[in-house]
Amino acid sequence: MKKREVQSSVKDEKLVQIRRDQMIKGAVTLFKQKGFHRTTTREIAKAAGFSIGTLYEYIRTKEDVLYLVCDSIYDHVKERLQEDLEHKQGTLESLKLGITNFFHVMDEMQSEVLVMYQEVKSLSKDALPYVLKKEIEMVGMFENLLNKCIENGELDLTEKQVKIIAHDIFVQGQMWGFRRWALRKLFTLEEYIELQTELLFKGIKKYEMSNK
Amino acid sequence: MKKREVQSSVKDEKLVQIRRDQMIKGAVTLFKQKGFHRTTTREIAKAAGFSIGTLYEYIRTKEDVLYLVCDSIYDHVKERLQEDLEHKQGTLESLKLGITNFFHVMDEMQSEVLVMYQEVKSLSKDALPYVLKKEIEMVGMFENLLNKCIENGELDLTEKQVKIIAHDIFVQGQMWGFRRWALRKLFTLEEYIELQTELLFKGIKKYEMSNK
Amino acid sequence: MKKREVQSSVKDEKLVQIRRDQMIKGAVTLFKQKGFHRTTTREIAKAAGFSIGTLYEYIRTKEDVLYLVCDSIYDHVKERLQEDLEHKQGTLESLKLGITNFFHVMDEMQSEVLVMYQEVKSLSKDALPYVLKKEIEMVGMFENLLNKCIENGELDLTEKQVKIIAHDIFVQGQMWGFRRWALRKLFTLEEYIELQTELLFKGIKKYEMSNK
Amino acid sequence: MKKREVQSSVKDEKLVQIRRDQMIKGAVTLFKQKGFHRTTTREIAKAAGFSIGTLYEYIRTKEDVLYLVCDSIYDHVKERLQEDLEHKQGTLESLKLGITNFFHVMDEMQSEVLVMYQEVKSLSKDALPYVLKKEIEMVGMFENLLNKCIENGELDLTEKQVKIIAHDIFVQGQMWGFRRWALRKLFTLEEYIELQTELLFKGIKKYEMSNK
DNA sequence: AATGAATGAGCTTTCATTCAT
DNA sequence: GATGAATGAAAGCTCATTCAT
Repeated sequence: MKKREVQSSVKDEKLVQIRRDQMIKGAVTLFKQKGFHRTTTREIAKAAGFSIGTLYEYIRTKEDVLYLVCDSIYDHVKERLQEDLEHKQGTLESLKLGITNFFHVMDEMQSEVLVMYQEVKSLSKDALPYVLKKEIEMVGMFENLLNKCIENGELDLTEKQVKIIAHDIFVQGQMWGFRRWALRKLFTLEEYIELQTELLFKGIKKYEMSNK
Repeated sequence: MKKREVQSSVKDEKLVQIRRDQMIKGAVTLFKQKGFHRTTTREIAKAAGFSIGTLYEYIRTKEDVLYLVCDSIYDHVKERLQEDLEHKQGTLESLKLGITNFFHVMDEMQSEVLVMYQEVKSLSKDALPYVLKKEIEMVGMFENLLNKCIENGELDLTEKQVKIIAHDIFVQGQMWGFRRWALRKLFTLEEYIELQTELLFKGIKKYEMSNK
Repeated sequence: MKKREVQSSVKDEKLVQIRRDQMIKGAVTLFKQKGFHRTTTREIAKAAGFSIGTLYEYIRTKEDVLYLVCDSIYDHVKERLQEDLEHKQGTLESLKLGITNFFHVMDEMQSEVLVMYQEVKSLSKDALPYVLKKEIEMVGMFENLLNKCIENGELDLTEKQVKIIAHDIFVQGQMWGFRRWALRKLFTLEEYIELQTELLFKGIKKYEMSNK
Repeated sequence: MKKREVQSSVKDEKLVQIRRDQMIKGAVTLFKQKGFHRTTTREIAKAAGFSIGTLYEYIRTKEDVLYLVCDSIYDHVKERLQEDLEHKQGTLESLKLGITNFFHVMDEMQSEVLVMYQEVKSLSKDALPYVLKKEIEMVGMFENLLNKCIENGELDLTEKQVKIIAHDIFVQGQMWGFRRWALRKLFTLEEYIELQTELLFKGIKKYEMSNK
């Protein structure tokens, strides 16, 4: 999918990248504290370390900042996940590793993800589908892991089962970030991962047996 | 937990209730369409059928409206759930019924729930804990169902397992409302319920067996 | 032609009229001094005697103020003209009276007219035709006076001649307002009127004679 | 009258001339479309074919561009007129030729002239008198033509009559450019010239006769 | 001489809230 | 108790101008 371009009046691509990184970093901090709507463009500029005029040299509307933030978060999450998932695919071990990694990423990027989920709907009709597509891609990564296990004979699941389990994993990961105010009181991250995977694997293996 | 009071300059309690109901009804419709921040108090007043001056006779700040809306949504959801859960508790059937009902409620109240989750963070430090408490109560309802089954000898789960399963059910329900843009393409509500409960029950029963 | 409506959030028509009159009065003064573009909405509000918020209760955009100003100027000019033109039409006297009155009005409303001519093109595609129509109506008033004289046998002009003479009169009137920086040094208003009408009447009568 | 200087930090006079010509050409196009105020300096620079930094090497303020544009338009008009008026002065023919030429120039340069008249007031107190002087010079050209005819015995007019007729001719010329939205529907340029000169000459000759 | 990134004052417009009627 | 006109702080965004390269 082609990157959705955000217009900039500055030509130097390198500089655009630098400034936008500053902008995103500042914006995420602010959005975490007060949300997108309560954050002003002036505050974003200040947090990024430049003037309001300069901010608008690199974006066209405030919403562009939100899009850039969402886009950057997805890219980071995806990158972090792909790092770990390249080796030994097709085993239940690799599946568990994938889940563990994902939950860790969600823990680390908790507030970024929180920001994204609470502000996504403020994106315009233009930017929204692009962001949703990215999410589907991420769910797709878990589908891949599951399908590899099926090909490898380690699991036996219907297509729909694969789909729903991938969604469940994804949502459980987000849940750790989203609902940490409740979950942190009950479990450590390690406990959470252990309990969720145990529950999942028992559910999965049971399928496997019952389909034999 | 004592209801968090929202100040009103009108004394007649009955009238306050009537006006607030009008207000909430109008506000929910608007929040669904454009979110809390993009909805103006004037619009809320108009949708409620009275003037902006009157609106402010029944609340003190715009945020009060949000609180009232969230509160009312929770009450509705809870009420709908309790309707169905009063009978034949302690059986796996009743648990499945509880889940099924919850998922249906989430389907029906999808946009209300969406509104709530995306706007909760706009609540003041004052109102937030009250709303979160309500959510814990709802998760607690699933814990209850599970514990009844354990007392009844139908399940054998640790306390932590109960907690996490209750959360999972709750989040899977929300997920149907939240991520319906993705899920609707893959499953009908009935399929979704069937797949999720099947997966859950296999996971649970396995526990049961392995603990024997 | 139906009045082009300018939206107001205030319902009380009487009040709208009062506030808009204040607004127009203030705006004309400012536009005279600095033109439309260099005048800020805050200045307009202040000159009108109310707050910026109140200003925007009675208009929707800054351009609305310009439209209101133009509209009001035309109405005043037209009203002033019609006052005098009701009696003894069809004589050369009445024509001369009409011209004299028009030139006097242009003298009195000099700066208003100047404002209008320099800012009209800032009107949106929406408002412009409405204003131009008003101008054509005013030229039409001189065509009427001329045609009445023709019907009365006092003049003998072709249709095209009537058109161009009406335009000439109109433009000569404006010219007194427009170019007063140059004309005032050369003539008094009375002299100007005398010279222009003398020149015109000789031109007209000559036609009359040559067509006989 | 000494040219009003516009400061430039570039020393090379030749280059200054080149760059300013590019600038004026671009600016006129833009001013025609959107007026002086709605045109940005960036757009002017771009239309001129160089950067915003370079633009400011050749002017000091945006207003300088307007001045340069007005100045250039006047020069063009004047030049075009003088071309034609050098020969056979002092006859009514030459007067008619002068008028005809002027009206043609006004037709050709219609939008430039329109720009000038609508934006002149945006000139600073400093530049304005200089531009107005130019206009007086142009009116003066018609005074000259008339006076030549008087010297030649072809006309017999008072000084004031000469002045007002020169103004009338000038304004009628502008009117063709200014009010072309109305006039074009009624007359071709040739018709317009014919009607106006016929009317004028009859008025003038009548004077002539009546003064005998 | 040419460039264009940076600046920030200043613009138009919105909207939660108040208060006289 | 109901109304809605008035308020003004504050928002998003623009653009003439500067200056280091």
